[in-house]
Amino acid sequence: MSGIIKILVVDDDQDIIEILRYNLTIAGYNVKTAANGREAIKKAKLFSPEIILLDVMMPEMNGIEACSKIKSIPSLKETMVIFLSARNEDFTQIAAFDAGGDDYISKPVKPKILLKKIESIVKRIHSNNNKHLKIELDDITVDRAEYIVTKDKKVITLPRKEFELFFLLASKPGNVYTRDQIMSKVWGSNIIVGDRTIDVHIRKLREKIGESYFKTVKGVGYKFIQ
Amino acid sequence: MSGIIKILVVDDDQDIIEILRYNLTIAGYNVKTAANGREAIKKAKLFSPEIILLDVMMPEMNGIEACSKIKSIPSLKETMVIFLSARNEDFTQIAAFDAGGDDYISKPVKPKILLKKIESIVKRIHSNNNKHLKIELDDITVDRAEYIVTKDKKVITLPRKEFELFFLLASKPGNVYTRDQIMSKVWGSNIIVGDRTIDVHIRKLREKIGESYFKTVKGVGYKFIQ
DNA sequence: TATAGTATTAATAAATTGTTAAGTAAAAGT
DNA sequence: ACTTTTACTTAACAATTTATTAATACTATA
Repeated sequence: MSGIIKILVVDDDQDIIEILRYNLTIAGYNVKTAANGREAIKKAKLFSPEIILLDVMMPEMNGIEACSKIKSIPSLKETMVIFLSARNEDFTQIAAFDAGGDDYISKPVKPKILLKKIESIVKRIHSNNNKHLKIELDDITVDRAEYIVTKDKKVITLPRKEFELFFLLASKPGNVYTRDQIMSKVWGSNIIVGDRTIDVHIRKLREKIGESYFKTVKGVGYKFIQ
Repeated sequence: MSGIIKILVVDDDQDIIEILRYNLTIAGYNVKTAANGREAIKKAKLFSPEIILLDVMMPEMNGIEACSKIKSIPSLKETMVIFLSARNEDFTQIAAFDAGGDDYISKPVKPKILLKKIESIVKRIHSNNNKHLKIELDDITVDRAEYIVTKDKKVITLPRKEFELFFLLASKPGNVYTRDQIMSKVWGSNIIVGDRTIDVHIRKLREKIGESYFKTVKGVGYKFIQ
């Protein structure tokens, strides 16, 4: 992936499309648009955008559904989906993240905020590609390039699943990840494993990293805390 | 929409029908079946299922065509259609999504995967609630992402039901929520629990957050006040 | 004060997670 | 290719936490 970043803007409101198109084009992005979820999927397949801005409320097919479908298409798995939604709409941010959404902007969209978000996502994409994505916390670092975790300067190696799980949790300290989210991000949405698999992996992380870092939120999921 | 989820299974292969019927019935769903697209449309109209499992390859009328027709019937617009097909080729999936399909499972269908998918769709159907992520008041914040309540900068963790109840009340300070509203938003419309359950949860919130924040409106419900 | 609605508590049920050990599957060595 | 090692998953059951009920006491108000 290189060259100009491609962004697909999906909204049923033509005015919003134009505002976004204008701002993004000015900022140097390659912009295409779609008016509903179904069209979005079709165009996404052809256009292979790095980023999709996806309105939640649309006729034909809503954004949550569209996102689920997009994320289930192998060639678009790496595409970053940013949801756009008015605050008091029926669909939830939770649902958005469960569907595989990567970020969320509430309407009205302020160009500055949008561009900043896009920029940070572009950065994320680039660093992902360079395999230099690294999480650095006070005493712990997680280095995806080397598949290595260090704690107090000491190296801890983790097997793949444990690493992915830890990486996910550590990527947003404090944030609760539901079992569903963990399942779909670490194992993938089409793989079915037993109920206790996540627990066992958490257990191993607790063993290797330390009990206190992993908090169970019963009935919800797990979070990493510093 | 409430009560037992209805699923229409459509396949020309009687063996597959029986396997699916068996698994879905065991799992507690209300299952009806049809052997081809035409029959599917007829039965869908009468049965109004929440979910339709639709084989792609069938005599009389194939699944793609049937799906298009089903989605064009107003009363069935919200129905989730999951395609079943032996073919895993891309064009089939494209056609399936173009026809308004909501998901896709390739044959042979593994019961576990099927049930998991159904479950997640049911969850999606049920979760059309309005939940933002964070409520910030003068001295109290409720953060759904972290599943945490803070009061005067001190963290209070609440079990799920208590959290959901508090989140609901705090989302509109001063607003009275009736017991019915609380019941359906926190517990769900098809769950039946005793009369005192809400009281007990309110009690626990009063204990943990403070008596003064929760006002009983006799004969009506409760409200959160700052 | 009668009463309908609400509070409180403790006991019990239900749901969820934790743990261990053992069985598979995958990867690495030889 | 064969063996060894490591990773992953499952199953059984223990432990814990949360949710609900049941019994009883309270309270505002008609």
